[in-house]
Amino acid sequence: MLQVNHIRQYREKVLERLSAKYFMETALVDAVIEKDDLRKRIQSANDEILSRRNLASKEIGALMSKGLKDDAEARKQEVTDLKSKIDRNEQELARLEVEIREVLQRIPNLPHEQVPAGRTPEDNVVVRQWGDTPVLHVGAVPHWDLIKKYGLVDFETGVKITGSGFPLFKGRGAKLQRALIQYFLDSNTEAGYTEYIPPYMVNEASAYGTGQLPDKEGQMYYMPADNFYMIPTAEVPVTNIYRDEILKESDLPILMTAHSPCFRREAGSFGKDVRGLNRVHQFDKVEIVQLVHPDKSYEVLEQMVEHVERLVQSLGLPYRILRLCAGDMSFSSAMTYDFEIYSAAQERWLEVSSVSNFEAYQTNRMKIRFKDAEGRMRLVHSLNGSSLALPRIMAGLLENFQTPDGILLPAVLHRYVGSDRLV
RNA sequence: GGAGAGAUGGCAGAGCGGUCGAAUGCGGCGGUCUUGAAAACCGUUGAGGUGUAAGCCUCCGGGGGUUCGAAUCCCUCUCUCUCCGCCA
Repeated sequence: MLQVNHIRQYREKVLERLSAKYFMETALVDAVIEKDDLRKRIQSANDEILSRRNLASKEIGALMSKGLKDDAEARKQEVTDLKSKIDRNEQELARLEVEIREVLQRIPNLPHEQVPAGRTPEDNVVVRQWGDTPVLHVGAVPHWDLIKKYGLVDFETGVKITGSGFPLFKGRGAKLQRALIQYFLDSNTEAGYTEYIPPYMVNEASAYGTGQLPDKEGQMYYMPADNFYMIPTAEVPVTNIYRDEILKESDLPILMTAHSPCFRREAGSFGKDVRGLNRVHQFDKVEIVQLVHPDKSYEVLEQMVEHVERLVQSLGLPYRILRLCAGDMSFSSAMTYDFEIYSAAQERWLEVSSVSNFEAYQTNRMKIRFKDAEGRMRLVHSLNGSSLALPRIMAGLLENFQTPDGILLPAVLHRYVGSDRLV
């Protein structure tokens, strides 16, 4: 969430950036400032009373030790009288703090100046495009038909075991998925990211830290018996590694990568979006996360985009990189690039990665800070990106590399699959 | 699942209800010494709120209570550790 002091200091700018995002509840901005002003006033008044109480209590101690019982009793009464005031103030303060936090949580991150204006996906800007659309043989089919033909994924049995959207990978399909995970993790660690295998369920505090709670609660699977959430992405456990930590400036940047299954309820999805591997409830993804010095985060965002770009390129999949417009960005992002590959048989673009700079929006919630050269406490910036989402990469590979008599593989995967063709 | 112990500053670890935001050790930072380093010695070193500042206030796992006053007493929740059981 945004910092109150920042909102107060740059009120006009904040309002302007929020309107760029088509965020309509601008009254919330003034509500935060108003409530915080009130909080300050009550806090100061109460501190003054507390100070008097502390002094009186000390004196009571001194009087008692001198045996001046009557004087002590008089002072005791004085303190007792202060108590009701203190109680009232503290209740008011507690209430205000909750209210301020609730309002802050409803205000999204501010889109960076360089983020294109606009509110729908049509307003996203293609910043780069690479690769030629493959010319498929006559009779080429979408990946869901290839999957069936070669027995790579068994959706029906997944339904039997769990429900729709829980694919059962099998044989060469399972092997390809494992190969891709291995390849992505190897590429990431070579680029300097430290590999993690995180927990796949998180507690409330972690889900809150990265912003899944409270607003995206319905997107996560929840285990009420233990109050845990299934992770919707490895970003959640990995970013939370450093929650409530004060880092040294020399610790930065911190580069982390992790593979994990991702669980998403995807309530309300339907139609061609959900055919085959396009959208499922459980899928695998390799994620990269960085915690960086706030002055460096945009530089790092470009580096992360380039890293993901090399990865997609190495798979020989045609892709384009979009800079999302303000209105299409997620709630907590300040700038986002999406990667879309062209899946030739479906003849459509599929999102395979989203790389974002959250600036201090997440780290303010998680209180991930560092001491700078002047000894000031500052929030680090957090960034993350997919490298990459597995099912859609697989869909693209199957469709684009299909031949009349089998499916070939890009060169980088040969050693991981142990062959130059999948089937 | 059963029994017990515990939760204090970056870490380890003290702390008769008032003089404790907290001993001590380690670590960190600065300095003396040294050609340099180590050692030794000296100093310094938690976070948040408010204020131009001095200062004042809050925080010893979370919440509540007793008291003029709580790290210290009581209740409660959560978590961790040890032992037993079960188990990949």
